Amino acid sequence: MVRRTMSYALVALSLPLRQSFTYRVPEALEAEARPGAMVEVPLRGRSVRGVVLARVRSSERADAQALTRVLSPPLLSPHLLELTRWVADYYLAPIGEVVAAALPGGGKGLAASRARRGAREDAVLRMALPERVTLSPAQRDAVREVEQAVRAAAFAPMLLHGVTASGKTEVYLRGALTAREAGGQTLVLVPEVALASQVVARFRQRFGGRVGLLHSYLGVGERRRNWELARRGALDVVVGARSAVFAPLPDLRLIVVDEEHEPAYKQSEQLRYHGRDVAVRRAQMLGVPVVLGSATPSLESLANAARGRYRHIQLPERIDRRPMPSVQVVDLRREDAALLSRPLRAAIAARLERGEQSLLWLNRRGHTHHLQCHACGWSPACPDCDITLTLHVDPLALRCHYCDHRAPAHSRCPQCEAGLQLRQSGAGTQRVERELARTLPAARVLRLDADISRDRAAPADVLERFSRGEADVLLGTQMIAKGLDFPDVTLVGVLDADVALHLPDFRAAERTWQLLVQVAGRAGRGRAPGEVLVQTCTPEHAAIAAFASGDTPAFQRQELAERRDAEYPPFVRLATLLVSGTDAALVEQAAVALGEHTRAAAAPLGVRVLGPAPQALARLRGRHRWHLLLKAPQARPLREAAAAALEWADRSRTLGRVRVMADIDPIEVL
DNA sequence: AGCACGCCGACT
DNA sequence: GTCGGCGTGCTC
Repeated sequence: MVRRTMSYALVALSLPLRQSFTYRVPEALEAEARPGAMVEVPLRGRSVRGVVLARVRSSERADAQALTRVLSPPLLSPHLLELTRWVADYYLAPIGEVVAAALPGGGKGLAASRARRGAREDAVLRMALPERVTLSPAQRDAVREVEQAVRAAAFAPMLLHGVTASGKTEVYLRGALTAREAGGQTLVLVPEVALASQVVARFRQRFGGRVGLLHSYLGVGERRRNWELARRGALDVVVGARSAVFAPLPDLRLIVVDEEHEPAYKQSEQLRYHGRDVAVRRAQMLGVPVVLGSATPSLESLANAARGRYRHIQLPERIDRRPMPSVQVVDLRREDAALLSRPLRAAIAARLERGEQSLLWLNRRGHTHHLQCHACGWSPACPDCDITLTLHVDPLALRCHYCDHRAPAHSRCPQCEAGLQLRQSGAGTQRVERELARTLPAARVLRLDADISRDRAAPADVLERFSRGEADVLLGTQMIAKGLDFPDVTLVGVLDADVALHLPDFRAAERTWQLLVQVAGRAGRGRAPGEVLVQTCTPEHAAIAAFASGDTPAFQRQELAERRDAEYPPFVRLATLLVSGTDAALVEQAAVALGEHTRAAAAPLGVRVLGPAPQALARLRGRHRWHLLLKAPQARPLREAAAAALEWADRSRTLGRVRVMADIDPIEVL
């Protein structure tokens, strides 16, 4: 092939392709078309936008066309270009999509971005803020370590392992102040937007206005403005969710990843990158410290700490010597009321008398998880997804929790002769709300779940009313499990600790334990001590027993031993290949073919391939889903095997109308 | 992702 | 006889 010597630009286009495009740079644009600049290029006769990744002197592409215009000066620094390149390579993701994620507005104009639902941030912002600045001894040690690391200006990963209400945020703040003294900035990642505004409020107390928020729920204008301020060095601190890991900061000196164990850091669709892991990589590239904070660190981070790769800093006590809440386990097998057991009702009633508040947590929305006919076993199911429909009231309907398909609610079985009343199993928040009204009519109850959040302003309103003491009980799902700080809450009731326990995922026990510790952490944050009451049918399960006894190290040892035996992280690295399509037979056939080829390619790399098998949710939104699981001791061969599989799938004609995706370091293996 | 090219049903 | 259905293939 002819090798042309001229001036070329490698350009990332917003296409779902894991490759860049080569364009010739006309002489007039030589100076302007620098790496990081946004450019306009011809593609198939039309004109599209892209970002220059690099300039090269020669290209083997004879068909390279000239780029037409330079639309902006460099938006991404060489460092951010290097980071996006790393993310695209490591996660086998389309470079254009990664670049789009690194631009404000998710690269609107470069890539299509979808509108998202509102958050609960406003209420949290208006909540009481602690004004305390005296440090506990453990905090003082932690602060010293972080400050030293910031001054040393070298890569230093640290695991800040502090119980709930131990004052981790104060440690982040001191680190950020040190970074500012040196003229640099701090990036603070939080797992979800709702927590971001709370953290922002804390930082603004100390930093004033030079604190910016970056996340996808902000309006395009505000996000662009904050992004621009950050890039010019006009902000000392940027707080944001996952995609803020790409925030442009000219002299970044400290990265903080709060609640590092949270699965929300791993994007589960489209671009599957892990915000925490990218943050660590960014810190390494820049040569700066990174603090991973959590009350319930992931086993991966604990393993890194044990191996000496991360410095392990502990905050074993709550601030102001406040006691950890006491824990009581209620064995539902011995109770007649499975929803609100007698001890739980008594505990709530006691709070009502004392004018204290209770938080009730149930990881399931709706009224009834599913209906089933006693006679023939029939259950109403979603026509597009392989799951049963959940019964909702107000308005009364059966709904799919994956695709939101709706159907009229049956009361009698339409399938069999008997036409029996359908049996209800698995209570959701709506049913608990009704049950509370019946058994504790004096209690003023507020509910907060995804159904309430459909209205953008509603969550903020609910939280604010609860914080003003307008209700005695806050009943909710995930949304109330973490981060919230209500000093008058002295009781946390976990209505069903078993919901997440039996998922067919190797992290189910770890996840359950983490959720219990986190939700328990909402109790007793004020002057009065807290109590946690856990309802379960399996009090003997390791995750629940460990939570009840508070013996965290024992749980982690046992969990690690099981992971070692079963060959799961942190002892091996994982990747999955996801095969999906609308034609069941075609998907299966493609998965089998992909399995054969992947196995052949993986064997010499020392990578084991399991499957293919249908995913636990074998059909979602009308698409049939299969997967392959790849395991290897090291990340590199694993990625090579996954990359080879994807390339084969790209080339393969037999795959036809089937989509193949890779998930590196998957957070769920269902 | 778009957008064109390409072979099979109901219309002026 | 055409208009158009969306299956499939490619984009520097």
